[in-house]
Amino acid sequence: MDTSVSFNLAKHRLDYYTCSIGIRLAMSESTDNYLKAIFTLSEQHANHVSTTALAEKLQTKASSVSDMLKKLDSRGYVKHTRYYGVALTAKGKKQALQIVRKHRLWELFLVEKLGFGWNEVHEIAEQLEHVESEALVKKLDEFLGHPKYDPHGDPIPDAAGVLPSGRKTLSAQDMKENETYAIAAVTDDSEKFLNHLKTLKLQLGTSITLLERYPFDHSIRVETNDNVINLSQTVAGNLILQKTKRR
Amino acid sequence: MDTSVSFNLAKHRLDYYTCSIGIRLAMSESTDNYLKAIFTLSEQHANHVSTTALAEKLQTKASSVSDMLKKLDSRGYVKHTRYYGVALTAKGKKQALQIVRKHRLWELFLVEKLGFGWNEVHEIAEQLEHVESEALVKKLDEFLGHPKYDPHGDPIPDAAGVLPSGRKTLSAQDMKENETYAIAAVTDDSEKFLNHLKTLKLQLGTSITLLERYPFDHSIRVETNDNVINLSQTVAGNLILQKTKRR
DNA sequence: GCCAATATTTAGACTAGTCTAAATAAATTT
DNA sequence: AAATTTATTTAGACTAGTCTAAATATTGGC
Repeated sequence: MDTSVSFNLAKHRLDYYTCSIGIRLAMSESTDNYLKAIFTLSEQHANHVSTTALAEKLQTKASSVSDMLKKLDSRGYVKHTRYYGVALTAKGKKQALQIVRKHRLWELFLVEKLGFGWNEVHEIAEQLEHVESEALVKKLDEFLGHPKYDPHGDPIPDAAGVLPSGRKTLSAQDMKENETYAIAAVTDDSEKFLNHLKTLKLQLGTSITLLERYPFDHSIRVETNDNVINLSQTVAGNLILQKTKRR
Repeated sequence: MDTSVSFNLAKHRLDYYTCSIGIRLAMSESTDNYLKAIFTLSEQHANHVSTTALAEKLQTKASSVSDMLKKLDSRGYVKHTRYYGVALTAKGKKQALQIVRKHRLWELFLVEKLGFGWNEVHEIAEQLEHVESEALVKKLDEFLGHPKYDPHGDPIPDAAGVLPSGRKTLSAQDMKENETYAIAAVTDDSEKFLNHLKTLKLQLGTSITLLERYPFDHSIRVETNDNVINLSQTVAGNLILQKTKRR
């Protein structure tokens, strides 16, 4: 599995290797998961991520996270400042983007080729993303036609780790009354949330028009193709929207 | 990954669960690899498999194998007789067949859908086979059209672990002079061997006719579509052939 | 600015899987 | 049949990753 074992004495050379031709040798599934979690949390929130937030995200204990951050720091993937938080280094970010790339490619494969629902694929992709083969990722990407967005509307980094240059998206609190938007992505891709969207008859691409805001609980009232519904702050907050061109 | 951790006190119930609806909870990648190795070795050779043979196959030390066999025995996957050898139980065989099924389905996917050469896919499938999702295997099988043989000609067990009922195949030592056979499968699917076949211009389905046997080194002389070549005992021994219908 | 609550880190223990080296059993030679 | 070689197992140690419990740092209320 992890071929690094027999090369411990030459770790810096391995890392050089990693950087120059992109073969991953010394990373485990666990470290990959940490990097990915740090990446997504620092996208959503502040630049630095707290130990507790990571523990929550990774379903583990803060003490384990603390241990691991020390290790990742010593290997140069993150910068960890004690009692403050953690951020990815350039090297760590590159690695994280590769994992995100694999995850999103697999999700798209599962939905588009194998016929899974967008709410069923997260866990499976979570496993598939750890398969290590540059060639596989390349072929999969080709097979899918070099896609730019996954089934949840999230952008897929290219082989160099570059995200597709922007669709202009906005979050629900930036909607204007009586304007129409398409759901472009979601920020929570848990099965629970996606199932809830399904019961609301909302999916990627669904058009919604803002009718009214309720300051009391920050919920909103919107019109969809079918009907008029209220969205709680939680639901609305997890939607990423795109202004629909008027016609 | 392995959800068994929190249920240690109810292991027998887990096992019951495993048997009744086929969800695998308590197995790791490593134990899976052992079961698969025991399975393939006992197919090829005798019923019981030696510690050293396993160590060789799994690229590990005999002492590690010895430890693991004790564990697998205590969990009911194998019957291990000290200083003698190991054999799969019904439960272990069922499990092994599921892994073989996944391995071969993925290999076929890689060759047929992603365009890999049959000599490139073994290592990648080795990783993909450990992804745990009943649903995934089912969908993949459908996507590939419920195939019966993988790119190396090896039979793919069905969801119940049943191998497709027999093509009549034979090994090279059973060939008759001046009769023609098609290569139906290979017993060694290492990259080295498959590359060698490629240089000999042999692949799955290639027709060969036995011209002569050389008792000295047990090599043989055969005619293919293109030309006449000699095959060493090693090469010939790894071919599985099927009598070609005369026309 | 002190105290309590909360967040984070350390210390020490555990598991799965592996390894080396030593002990023991089986097979083979003589 | 005894001696030697080979195969296998045991004992004890190691690693990665995790955990609990205790120690330490930070933060916010007053």
